[in-house]
Amino acid sequence: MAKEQRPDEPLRLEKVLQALGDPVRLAIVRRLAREGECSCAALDGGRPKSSMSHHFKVLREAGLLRTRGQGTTHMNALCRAEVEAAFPGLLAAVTRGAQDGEPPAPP
Amino acid sequence: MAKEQRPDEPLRLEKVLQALGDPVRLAIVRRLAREGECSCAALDGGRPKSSMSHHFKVLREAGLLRTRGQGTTHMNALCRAEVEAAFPGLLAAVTRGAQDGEPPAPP
DNA sequence: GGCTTAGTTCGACATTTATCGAACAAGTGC
DNA sequence: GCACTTGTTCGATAAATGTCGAACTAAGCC
Repeated sequence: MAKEQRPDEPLRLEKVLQALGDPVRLAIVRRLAREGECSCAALDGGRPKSSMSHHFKVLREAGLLRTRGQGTTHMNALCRAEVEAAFPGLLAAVTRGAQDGEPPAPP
Repeated sequence: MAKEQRPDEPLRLEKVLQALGDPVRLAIVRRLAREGECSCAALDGGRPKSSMSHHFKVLREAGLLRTRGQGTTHMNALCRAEVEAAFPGLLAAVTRGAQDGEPPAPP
């Protein structure tokens, strides 16, 4: 799989957009944009942990998200400053009107 | 395959981002943002026509692009107004600093 | 009509991606 | 140590996606 996004290497727009182009991940990003920091468990919409972990990994590799261990739980937050510096206005355009809290549950 | 984007139905952000999350398509969009209208042939980076046609289709289905028959050639243009109305600032954020004219040629 | 050009559609193939259960690792508290 | 909680990693499977050649369509021109 793709390598983890290092804090010093530049964000790739193509990676960022591809990461955002999934309904589950888009919901995660929009939720984080509203609420700031969330645990992983708070963001799964009833989905199995392994699926969520995969999506978090993609978001981390794209440089959109940072995960910080806090005891047994892991707190996730958007890399707002980094993304804004690399692609000004992108986060705002993507998270505008993010009212939906939960990712849509598929059949 | 997904249905063609009708002019009256709303753009889906997820579709738009997924369409943009491909290097070839992103290059097309950035090029069109700079140059306005282009024929399909002017946008292929030496790639076969069938591949390009596929990417144009994805962009059309996402509602990003409109193709207009002009004699034997087809002219493509961004749906600037529609995209801007649906997701203000998105096109600007994605096409900022679009100096590269050609999509990157893979090995 | 026949020829050429510009794209599309179809079909096949390879790669990528999403999903999920099971096993594992790290931290907390008893 | 043991149990418990929270995520990650691994492996398998199914679905989506990108690539490309061949056949096809539409428009213009001789």
